[in-house]
Amino acid sequence: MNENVRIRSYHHGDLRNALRQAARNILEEEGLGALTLRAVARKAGVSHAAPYRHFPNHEALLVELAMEGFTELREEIVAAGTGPGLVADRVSDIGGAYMRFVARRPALARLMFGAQLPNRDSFPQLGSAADSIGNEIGTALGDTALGLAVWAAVHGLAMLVLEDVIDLGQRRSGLDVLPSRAEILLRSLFSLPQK
Amino acid sequence: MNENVRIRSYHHGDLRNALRQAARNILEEEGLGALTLRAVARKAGVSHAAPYRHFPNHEALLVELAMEGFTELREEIVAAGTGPGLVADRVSDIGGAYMRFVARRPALARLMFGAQLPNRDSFPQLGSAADSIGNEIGTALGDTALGLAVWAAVHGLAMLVLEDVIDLGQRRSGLDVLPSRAEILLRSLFSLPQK
DNA sequence: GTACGGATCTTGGCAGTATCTACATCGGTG
DNA sequence: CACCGATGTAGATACTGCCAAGATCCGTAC
Repeated sequence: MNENVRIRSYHHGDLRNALRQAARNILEEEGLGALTLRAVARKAGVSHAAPYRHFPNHEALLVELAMEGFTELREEIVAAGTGPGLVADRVSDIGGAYMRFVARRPALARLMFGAQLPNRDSFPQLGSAADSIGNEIGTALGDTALGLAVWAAVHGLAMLVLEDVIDLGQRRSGLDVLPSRAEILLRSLFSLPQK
Repeated sequence: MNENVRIRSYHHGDLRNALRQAARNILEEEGLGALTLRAVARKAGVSHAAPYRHFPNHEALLVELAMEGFTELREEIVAAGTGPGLVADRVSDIGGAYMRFVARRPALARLMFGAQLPNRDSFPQLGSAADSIGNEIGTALGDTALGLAVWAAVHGLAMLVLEDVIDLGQRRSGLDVLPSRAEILLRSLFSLPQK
């Protein structure tokens, strides 16, 4: 009945959320490769099989985290795309928001856009969450085709830097300069004047 | 002294190449997740530890395959970008070549552009191979900044479809229609008339 | 020709992982 | 207040990457 759930008893009381939080921490601090079910269980202080009472398998936990990521990304795109400016400016605003998300949560972005997740057919909720990203970009720009073009360009630059395929400058990881480079890229692509 | 190496003896004779071929087959037929060292060894008909005589670890085998992929992709980009046409047409030619590569070797593309490979700092050869992709696109188009923009747009569309984030039509996997969609995208992005 | 040394391959083992089954414990309900 | 389903634990299986020790073979020096 109270918010402060007991801990250290046989039954955890709020293990599902504890597991999600532990998983988020591991993902951010140690990366996607360290995100094993057993590591999550250890971090939550439960036995190695306890997570199976709340997630049918490893994949389901990854889906849960990815879904949160898509929700968060969608909100930031909406916030960036509802300004009163010209459509042309929203292109770079949305692109910047996308890049800032990837730069702030690189491991989560890897999970969301990598090959670790199940097929969109076998997990329709994931497909819908991903679709909503495209829809928000399209409606913010008032043009579905333009939205896809912007999404592809922004996503491509983000992935090339995130996966270390290209090296933007000598900064720590290239992620630091990603948002500003994104703006340059988009203004170049869509023939807008550079600021 | 002859090309037909003996097989079925204690020493294989050409195990390194046999392992690479087995790895390529597994990657294409069963996907990146099935590409374990032990599976490669089984397919090559040797014991589970034999691959360690030719590759220091699992990662090194992945790097080898990825390097081949980058070489192949670079060649196709060069071939598509050396035509006598206008620069504007080369944009869609190169984009189409990139998309056809991804559509033809989806699992290899996942490996090349995914998170399974080591850092470009810890494996400089990989970084160089990736750089050469960007360089070829840039020189074919005669403009480094334009090359990066085209690369990002094409790569982004390819990855969104490859990783099942967006769904291009109702075809088998979306990969089928990728090349034609790429052309539409690029002509839209760069304000070229649609064919 | 032959003994040897190094390269190659096998066997066996360790640690870590996902997943399953059987069992222990607890909390809410009849 | 007893019981029953939900939750957590312990243990086992089948994988994986990787390492160590031994077996085999090939080319080379003598």
